[in-house]
This record gives sequence, structure tokens and C-alpha cells, in this order.
Amino acid sequence: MQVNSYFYISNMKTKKKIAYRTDCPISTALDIWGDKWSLLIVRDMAFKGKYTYGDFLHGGEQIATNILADRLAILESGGIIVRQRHPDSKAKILYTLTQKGVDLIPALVEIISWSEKYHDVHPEAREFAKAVKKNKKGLIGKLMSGFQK
Amino acid sequence: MQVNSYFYISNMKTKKKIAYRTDCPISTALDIWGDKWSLLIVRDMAFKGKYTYGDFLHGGEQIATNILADRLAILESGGIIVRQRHPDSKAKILYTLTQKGVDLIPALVEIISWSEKYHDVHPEAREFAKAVKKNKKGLIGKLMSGFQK
DNA sequence: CTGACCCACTTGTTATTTGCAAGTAAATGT
DNA sequence: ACATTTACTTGCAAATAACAAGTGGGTCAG
Repeated sequence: MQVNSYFYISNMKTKKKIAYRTDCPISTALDIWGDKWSLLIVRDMAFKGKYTYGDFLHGGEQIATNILADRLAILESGGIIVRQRHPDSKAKILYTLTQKGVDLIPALVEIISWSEKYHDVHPEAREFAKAVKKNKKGLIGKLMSGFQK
Repeated sequence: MQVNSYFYISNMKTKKKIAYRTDCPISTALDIWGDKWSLLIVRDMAFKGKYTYGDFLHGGEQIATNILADRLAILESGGIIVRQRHPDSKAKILYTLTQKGVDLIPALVEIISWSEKYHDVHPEAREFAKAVKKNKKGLIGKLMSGFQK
């Protein structure tokens, strides 16, 4: 359990402090990933096998390079991802989900199911939502176990 | 199912159009409530019995009046809440969750559980998370049924 | 062993959004 | 009748996001 009422963004030229507004769990969660981009990075890692800066950049929604760098730093400071050397090349950085990041998967699955119910989403997402209806627990367990070491 | 690739904000002097970035269910969800405030309004309605502008304003996290008005309009246009006359007074407006809004509760519960696991949250939230561990389905069902007509 | 390209960023500038303080107008309470 | 409540709007400064260009190691082909 994290006990501080703020956290610092590391790995940045301009270090900044992010404050938790209250001790409400929802507001604390939003303080880390409450914006239009952060969960898309987590989605890329959790569901799309994307793990590098370049992967995230060319990942559908056209995030700006500076915003991507900023969000990666915040997610890292928030304990959701870790930066590591990429096995294929020294030029690359491998971003992976921490346990805290993997534990976001159940919430993401609920968000997908909710969104699929009310919006026109891509076919793969429709299939996914259908599979969740059939066996939510099993699917989530399988998804999450793929990340456990 | 909503088929458009955008939606308009109604009830505003300055009408604006909100575009869905892609047909990814997560990005579409974030296009509606992906910011630091929207889910807190939904939380107030879903868990705290708060239903008026004034309730939301004085609800812990100190949202600015213009931002609150903006988010209420977006949530309404996104189909998550509805504006109605308040039974107690003509001066008041009653905001309530639509079915689409009520259907966000499972995602909110997952977010609370996740956040409680990793952050220092208020005691009531800790109790809530404990209850979720014991009987998630039952608790969610009970919570949601409180809003069904 | 060098020049071209790749990769993960940073920097600078402009556009947009947020936060803050004050104001408004209808409805209500005293 | 007058102050107060309620749900906002408005104006402005500060912060953030978007866009375009640049940087500096790493890798690869000749």
C-alpha cells in the first residue's frame, strides 16, 4: 500500500509532483491514469502485445510524442509500468506492466464490456465482449496469468 | 448502440462536438469520461446519494464551477446522466444516472478494488473493498438494482 | 568506418483547457 | 421586500496539449 499523498515523476528533465486530491480510491486512481491517453498505453500492453515507445506511437490514436513520454513517466512513477532494456536492441526500451498494472485488467475488461454495450466498436471487441459474457472470471484469469512471472 | 463517430454537447451556450478517436471501446469510453472529474460525478451519484449541482460542487475534491457545468453537459450528451426538475424546488435540478450510467458501476467497483489494493484510502473504501472480495456479484447486483425503475 | 536510418525522446511554439474569482438571473426563505 | 440559495456564465491567467522540428545514441549496409 502506498501511503503518500503525492508521488514524483522520475525520468524526466522537468521533475514534477503529482498530488492525490483526496483519499477516495476513485479519485486516487484518476490522479494516476485519469486522462485520455494513459489507459490506452495500458491497453496496448495488456491486450495488444505492444511494449515499446514506437509501438505506442503508431498504435491507432495518434498520441503526440511529448505527451507519450509524459504519460510513460507518470505511469512508471505511479507503479503501473517499468522501463527495461530491450533484449533485441540497445536502442530500444521495453516497457512492461507491473503487478499493479496487470491488476488493472479486470477494470479494463469492465470498461470494454460497458463500452461495447453502448457504442459501435470494432468486431474484435464485440467478440471479446461476447466471450466475457460467457465466462468473465475465466477470461480475466487467463489474461492476467499471461503476465505473471 | 450508438453508431456515430462523434456527439454534440447540448445545453451549452458554446455547443461543441466531441469526436470518438477510434472504434476501440476503451478509447470511446475515455472520449466521454476520460478526465480527472467525470467519474467523480458519477461516483457521487452511484455511491453517495448526491444528485444536484451543489452536491457535486461541495463533494470533497473542489471542482471549479465552470468545469462542473462542462462535465455535466458532456455526461448528459454522452447518455450517462439526465437533467430533470427537482421535486423539492424549482430552483434545483436533479441529475440522475441513466441505465448507461448505472452500467458503469461494475467498472467503478473494479477501480475501487484496484485502488484500495495499492493506495491508502479512507476506511469506508477499505470496508467496501473487503465486501467486494467476499461477494462481488451480489454487491454489484444490489448496488445496481437500487437504480433500476 | 562512415553515412543513412532507427529509436526514444526533447524543445519550442501555438492552441486549447483548466482553475480561479466574480457576476447573473430565477427561485426561495424570512 | 430583501437577502440568500441555486445553477449556472464570464473573463482572465496559468497550465496542459498538440504540432513540428530537432537531438543524440544505436544499428545496419557498403
